[in-house]
Amino acid sequence: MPLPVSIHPPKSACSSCNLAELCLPIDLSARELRKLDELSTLKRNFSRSDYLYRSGDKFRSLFAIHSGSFKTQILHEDGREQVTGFQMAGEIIGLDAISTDIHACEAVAMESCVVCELPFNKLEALSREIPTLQRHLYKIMSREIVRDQGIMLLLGSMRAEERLAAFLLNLSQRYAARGLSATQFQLRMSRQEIGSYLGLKLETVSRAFSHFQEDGIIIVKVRAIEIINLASLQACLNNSRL
Amino acid sequence: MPLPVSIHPPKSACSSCNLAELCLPIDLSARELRKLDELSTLKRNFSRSDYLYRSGDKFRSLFAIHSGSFKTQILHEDGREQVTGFQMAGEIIGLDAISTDIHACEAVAMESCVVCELPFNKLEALSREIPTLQRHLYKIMSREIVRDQGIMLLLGSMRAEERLAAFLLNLSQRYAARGLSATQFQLRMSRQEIGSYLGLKLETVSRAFSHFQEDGIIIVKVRAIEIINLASLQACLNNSRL
DNA sequence: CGAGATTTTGAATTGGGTCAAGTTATGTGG
DNA sequence: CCACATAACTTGACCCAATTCAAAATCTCG
Repeated sequence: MPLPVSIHPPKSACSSCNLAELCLPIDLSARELRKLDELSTLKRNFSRSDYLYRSGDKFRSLFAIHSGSFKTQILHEDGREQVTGFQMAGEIIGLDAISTDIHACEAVAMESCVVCELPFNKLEALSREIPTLQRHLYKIMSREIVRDQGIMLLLGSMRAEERLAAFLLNLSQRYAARGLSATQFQLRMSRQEIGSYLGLKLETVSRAFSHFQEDGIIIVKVRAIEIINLASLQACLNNSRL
Repeated sequence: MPLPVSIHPPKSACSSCNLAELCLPIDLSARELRKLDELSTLKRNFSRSDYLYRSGDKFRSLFAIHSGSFKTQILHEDGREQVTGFQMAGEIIGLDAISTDIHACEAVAMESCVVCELPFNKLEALSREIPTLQRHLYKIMSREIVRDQGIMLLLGSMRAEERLAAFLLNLSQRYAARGLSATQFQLRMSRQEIGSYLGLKLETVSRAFSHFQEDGIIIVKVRAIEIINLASLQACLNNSRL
């Protein structure tokens, strides 16, 4: 399995707040869980194209996406922009800002979202009390590094259709991990955004979708995707020259 | 300044062990410094093309590069490989493995190297005692995320010569941060390795070098680089279409 | 319903890849 | 230290995947 299709932890209920990625895979006592809950007091709502934060903003908190999804992107001064990721419910966003205390990228809501704010200094303090939480924070950051390196592999050495296959398989797995269908879903992002993420022009993305459809691998109705043949997508990823 | 040219901490002596990136920018008491030193007992030597670790290896330690330089790369099952970074003295390597306790990529020495091994469980424990160390570890990981996202921007939206300009400027800054010349240095990596890192073929890298030389921006004698006009390199990076 | 945004598709163009040949380094053993 | 073998690099010619430009079709939502 190639790296770009990263594995996400299975989702489940987590105390009162949905800190799936943050607190789910770790075992905490009732008391520890309560403390973690107390930490994330603030819940905020966002509408499509609202900013969660912008490049240059002062860093104070990480954010746990409770529902909805975001894109993160970095802006080059000459106007070019690069989408660096699409984040969905249960994922933690804002890790890039720890480095300099200033957000390096911006996060934009792709639909209505609810977000838990996690003040980083409180999270740090708590992670000193709870070793498993500390370890888990390191793991989350490390996973982000692995994920980004997977995208480097994708951008650096895959052809257009392989990139799109990797993208669709990644989405498929992430929906499945959330108890949703692995084969039918609605894209939350435009062709342009997919293209930016995959290092392609929107026309190329559109053509690749059409080509997969002609081959009977998927059915595309604009943003509605149905994957007919997961194995073919996998094969497309693995057989570079074909 | 575009992201791919990341800023590194200035180097300086650090207690007995050269943990520049790890311990330099933070203030520690003598006692704390001693503890940090005790942690990194093991120093190991590597020759060119030795592996520091391989993909799949069990994760136990991070490594602080004391001298020399490494490349990290990930392997795709079909044989393709992607260089994900070039690390030099004072940098910490192995962060990707924290995520799964297994190394996701491999690290290969590009010359003779000396490396300090930092057992991660000890580092974790110590970081609970020393809040500034904990914060610093988070920062190091976050910086890696920012760096990787800068490379995503490079791979996703720059043309060949811009990529090479970004690469040369990044090296230049890093050498300068180590007290070496910002304009004259020896490349430690082959055209093939540069190409893999930049998502280009080695011939394209070679042509881009030649082109910069024809334009009087640099002088290349195989691995020996002299930057004649730093500003032109910067300009090449900033003016996308030119 | 209609205006603007998004998507699809076609045709022409091109930047970088591929293949190939020649050149320059590097390293090894005699 | 030199000669040779091998690896690394450069350059040219041709090719192709993806981009660009353009137009039409479709979707979205006020």
